[in-house]
Amino acid sequence: MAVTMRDVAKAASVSPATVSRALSSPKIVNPQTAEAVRQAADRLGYRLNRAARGLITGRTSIIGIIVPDLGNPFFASMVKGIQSRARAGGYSAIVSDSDEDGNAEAELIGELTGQVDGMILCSPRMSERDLHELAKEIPLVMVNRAADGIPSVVFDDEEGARQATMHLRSLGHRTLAWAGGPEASWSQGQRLRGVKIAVEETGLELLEFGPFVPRFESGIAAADLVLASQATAVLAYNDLMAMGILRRLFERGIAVPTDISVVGNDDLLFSTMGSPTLTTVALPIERAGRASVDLLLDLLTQPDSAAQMHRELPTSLLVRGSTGEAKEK
Amino acid sequence: MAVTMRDVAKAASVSPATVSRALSSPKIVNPQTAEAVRQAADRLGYRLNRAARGLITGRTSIIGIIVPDLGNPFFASMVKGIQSRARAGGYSAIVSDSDEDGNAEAELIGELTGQVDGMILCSPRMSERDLHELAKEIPLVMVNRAADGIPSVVFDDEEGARQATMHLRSLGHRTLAWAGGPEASWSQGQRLRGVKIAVEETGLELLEFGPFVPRFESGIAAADLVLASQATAVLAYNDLMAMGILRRLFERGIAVPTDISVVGNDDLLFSTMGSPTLTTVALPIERAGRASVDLLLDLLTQPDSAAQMHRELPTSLLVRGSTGEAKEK
DNA sequence: ATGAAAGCGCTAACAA
DNA sequence: TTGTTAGCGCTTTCAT
Repeated sequence: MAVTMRDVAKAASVSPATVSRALSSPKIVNPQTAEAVRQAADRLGYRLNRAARGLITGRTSIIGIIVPDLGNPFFASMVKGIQSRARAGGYSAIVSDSDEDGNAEAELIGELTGQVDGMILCSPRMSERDLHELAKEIPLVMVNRAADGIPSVVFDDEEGARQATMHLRSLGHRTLAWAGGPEASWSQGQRLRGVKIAVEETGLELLEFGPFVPRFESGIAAADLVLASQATAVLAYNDLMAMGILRRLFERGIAVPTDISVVGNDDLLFSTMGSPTLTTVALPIERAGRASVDLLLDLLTQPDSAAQMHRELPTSLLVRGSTGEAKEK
Repeated sequence: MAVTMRDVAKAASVSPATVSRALSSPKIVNPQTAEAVRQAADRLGYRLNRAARGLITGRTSIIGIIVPDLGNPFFASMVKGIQSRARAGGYSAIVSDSDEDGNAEAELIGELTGQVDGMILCSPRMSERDLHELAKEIPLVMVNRAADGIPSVVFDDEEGARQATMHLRSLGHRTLAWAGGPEASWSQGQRLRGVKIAVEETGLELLEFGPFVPRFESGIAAADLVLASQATAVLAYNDLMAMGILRRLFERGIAVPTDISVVGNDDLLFSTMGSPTLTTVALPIERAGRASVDLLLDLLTQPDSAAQMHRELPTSLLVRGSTGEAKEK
């Protein structure tokens, strides 16, 4: 079997209790004893058994992550951020993929309960009521969704969309199309609101299309709708859709940005890879992941202050090749 | 505190041991007792404490995953596959990102040891010697890398590359360029070998460029080298590089596939999004993830037969817009 | 500052 | 088929 604290204790001629203290709270033991213990542990190749510790402390040092789809680069980046920050804080991260299914989400949360100290829900699809129920059971942080009383990290989607809209206006566009994402998406609401604010402020005309499943294929469909309209520019809910729009425009022989301008959202890796490159609203995705861990760890130490725990991260417009001056129409 | 087996036992008027049996091996208890126990557990909202079970069984029901970079869609898909299969098998998955650093890999493995029943190493960067050492300590399965005596799941990279090469030949190409990935990459060796086999078989000429860090930016550099050569087609180590090549060719006004043909590898999501779409070798990435879990679970039950555990998954050429007939040069 | 002892929740012998 | 008992490896009172 593996080396236990008893073994280390014997080797260092101290009691198991002292080993425990020397290893987890070195300050409360004699420095020399601590050093001796540490050396003995090293020499024997001792490894703490977390399960045993967890049994008594009631903590697992594991956090759970639930994402709708790991295959989506947006969530993969988020998990990357979460994982790295969790590790830095002495936690491991268990990741679960709900396959975009709200019911599966609830199930996963159930399975994770008891196995983790807290959970991070990325863009959860479930109802707000269920969310509130769960938040009572187990420490919970959401990313990309806000709800009263549940700690969350969100992006300033509204401002990003507003800036994108102003950008188009400054290029002379007067009629804009919005290719929208799912109605249930919190960020869809925020982004559309940002667009509307700018539109009203400046007297632009806005044409709304959607809701769409936020995929590449939806962009293809959206493009035709936009083309049939008077819009000279289109704002897409996300980069995936924007890429689809770009592709369909290319197929139909429409030049971007000469004939029409396109703006995405998310700044996914490949938005810079196409031709033209995609003007988009960049989100600090990994950072959001890290921030969510910070919130969760705070929550674990002061479970009361959950209600005030909200972080909003800035977004920024990246102007690239897919937007240009408006064409007379 | 949470509901324990004692509570359930009391409620069902049986001993804790019976509760344990009724819940984990219902066959060995009286069906009626089992049912009674199950109901009591349900009623009280009982949840098994895995840490406590693990303490005595020596198993955690958790597997560890180590990937070089979660931000890379290739690995994200793999983790998705691993996670889903693990869950189906009653396991949770802890994921760790090494940030492409071989040393960090070793460290992560150390941290995970004791916390997981076994580990899956995705495209491990560490030396084969270290790998062999580790494989003695803890059940281990590799993906995208092969080594004697360590269970592994790999793709038939050689065949994929061979087919891609034959495809180019059938389009009349006579001089091919290879834009290579990292020397240390196992799959780089396999793919290049596949190309060489086809080249020798058919009397083509092969120009080798590289090694490159397998990124989009490297493709940009590679494109210029290829253009300066006699090659009418280029095979890239992976899709990321192929996309970079495509982009640079576009910038330099070279038409694809009219002037030059490009082939990638991996079939990442966005290889179908550009213009032209990318001809590439598709890999069943998620499936590889699932297969690796199968191997690992087998390994956990029969630790001896590790040496024979190898799976090779088929690759398939997907011809799309970036390859066409050779141009006279 | 350190040791002795108890016990976290569960499972596995062994008895009955 | 079921209960009793012991103990997994660790932390934490309570003494010393």
